[in-house]
Amino acid sequence: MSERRITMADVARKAGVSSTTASFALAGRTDMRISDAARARVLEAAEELGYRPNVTARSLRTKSTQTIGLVSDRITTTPFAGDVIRGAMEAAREQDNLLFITEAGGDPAAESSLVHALLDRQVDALIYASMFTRYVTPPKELFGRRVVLLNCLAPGFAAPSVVPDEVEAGRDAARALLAAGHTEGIWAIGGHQALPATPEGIIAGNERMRGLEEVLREGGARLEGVVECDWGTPDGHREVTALLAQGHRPRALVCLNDRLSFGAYQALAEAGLSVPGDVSVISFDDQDIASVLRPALTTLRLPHYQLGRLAVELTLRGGPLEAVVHRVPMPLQERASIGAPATG
Amino acid sequence: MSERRITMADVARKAGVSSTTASFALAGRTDMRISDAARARVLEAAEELGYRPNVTARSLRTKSTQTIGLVSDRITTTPFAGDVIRGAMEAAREQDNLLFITEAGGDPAAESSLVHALLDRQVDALIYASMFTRYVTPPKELFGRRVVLLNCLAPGFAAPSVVPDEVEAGRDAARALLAAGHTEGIWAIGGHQALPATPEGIIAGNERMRGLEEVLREGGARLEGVVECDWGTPDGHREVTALLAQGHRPRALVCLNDRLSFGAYQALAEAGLSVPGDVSVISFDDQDIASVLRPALTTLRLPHYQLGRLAVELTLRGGPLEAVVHRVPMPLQERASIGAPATG
DNA sequence: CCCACTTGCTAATCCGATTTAACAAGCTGG
DNA sequence: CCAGCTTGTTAAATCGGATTAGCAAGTGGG
Repeated sequence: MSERRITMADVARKAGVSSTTASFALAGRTDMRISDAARARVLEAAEELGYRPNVTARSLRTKSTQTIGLVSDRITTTPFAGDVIRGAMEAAREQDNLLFITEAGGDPAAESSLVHALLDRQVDALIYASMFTRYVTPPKELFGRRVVLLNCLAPGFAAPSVVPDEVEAGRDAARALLAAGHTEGIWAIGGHQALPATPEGIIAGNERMRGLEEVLREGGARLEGVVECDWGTPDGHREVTALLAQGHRPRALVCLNDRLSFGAYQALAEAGLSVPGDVSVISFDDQDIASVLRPALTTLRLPHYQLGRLAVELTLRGGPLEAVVHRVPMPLQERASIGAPATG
Repeated sequence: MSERRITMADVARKAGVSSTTASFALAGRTDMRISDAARARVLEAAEELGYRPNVTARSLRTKSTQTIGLVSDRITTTPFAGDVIRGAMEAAREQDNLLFITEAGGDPAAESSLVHALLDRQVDALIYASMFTRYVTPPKELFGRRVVLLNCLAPGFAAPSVVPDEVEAGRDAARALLAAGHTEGIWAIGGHQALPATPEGIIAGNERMRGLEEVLREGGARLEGVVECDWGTPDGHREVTALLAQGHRPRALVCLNDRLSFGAYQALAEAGLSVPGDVSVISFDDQDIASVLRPALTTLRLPHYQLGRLAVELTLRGGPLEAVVHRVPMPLQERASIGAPATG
């Protein structure tokens, strides 16, 4: 890529020692005796020449490339990606590792091909990531390798998983509602996904609902109804419009994600209802839009950054990887969409 | 990372030839004579053993790692990232390359450190990316290397740049308005950034305005006013609210980005004005929100995917990189926010 | 004075490919 | 019949480090 790099041989020559000595001195190893003088000369020569080790060459011998490969289904189409990658990257960087990012678009052939491309480059570990929480069957090339599953679960595949703690998030949503005094007129929009048209609903939706119902029940409240639907903005708009048209008068809406909430906001505004004066709204995900809606949306945040970070940290911890499911908390972003129940 | 890989020596042994022959046969090279029989035996042995070349070892000799490093200021906080990375990654993949993704967070020290980490891994080329179009001063480590600037400009730094064609987008915005019959009551929200509080405005804002004003003028129309402000949703809301409060009655709003448009939508709705019945809105960027606003927002799309793709393609083209500015078109996403001018 | 130890350092090998140099066997033409 | 050319193949060097094995010089005890 450009002019010749300084090699360790150059450093050794300048310091007047053998490359063995240079290698040990530079590595700071003490299991071979080197005089302080020689060590100092090597370090100084390296400094002066601007020596940088060739990681590629090194890894040929050491079998460690200080490199991690991440394979995901999609890195776009979802706001998930950026933060996951950043978390992963920062964690990697803290231990002098770098990240290969790849995307297979859900195509198994592409997945295999990418895993191969990564293995050909001798990555130290692989992260298999999904952009929404779901069950996956990792490509066979991944078996027996050092793998962490990010935002997905693969029963029978011996690897740790890192996923958001959706059940607890559901509980927290219920707690937030109860704390504001809501016990009646609570509707869940996008809940239960018996026939999941929206794949996100399979795990996230069901677990959120589970936690929600559990704590509402314990708190002496209950859901007045559950609307099953897809998770897009238009779905939220359509379903809430329909709900109101049927004469229902919800006091609180638990929207299973922020896009649904945005649709709900639109429908409520069109019906002349105010948030949170007439209807409180609590949501999940904390996409960008949540903070700029008016009123700003109270929501349980998907811990993207933390997920990416933890996945990398696991691969970087020494020792074998245990097939444990790590659940990362989804913090409550308290904003302005929850109020006391409307009276009357 | 796991059990011993099959090496070329294994293949050669199984095929009963030297590793030299195996190497040439596998590389499909014809500049050394190999009998068809031997060639076939090597290929077959490789196939049977599931041989995969060790790219790390290869690159030690060939000096090419088939790897590209991308250094960006931020990959999060902006919807820009996902598509850029995807475009870059796909282009890389088409030529058997892989991408290192890194983020420096705008910190020069981190930038240098990351560039070093990439160079230590012998990347074939580097992409220096910004998440909004602006002038940059690349770290000195990048001088003399194979570099492409992505979404940024660095006068005096000998490298090609890939940026969106903002001026033409401004022109297209004007054309869209003119085509719908707008010649009066046109306001630009977020235009001109004399003292750019919003760094995005420095290039994108000014160029968009330039193209806009140019074509409006040619079309016999003109801007009734330009509102200077930051580029967030609250800014759009506040400024448009203020505009209306001052008694202005705009027929068309050119919002310099989608967040401003969203804020404008909120303000217009609060004032009881409909889009596009009372006021047409045209915007720039095409973030996710643009398509789910009601009515859906007509906007000029930032060609993130194409930018990423082109940057990688440039690095992968043989020969030296020329310091040319490549301007990628911003396609008009026609949706529902432009209508005929309100009469009266 | 000799042997055993320590100290400090280096020669040689290895990692897994690519590439250069060279060589054996067969064939051809004078 | 031999020099010279093809043809097919391989030994050896190379890339830039890490690692193993070993060696020379100095020290100390008996």
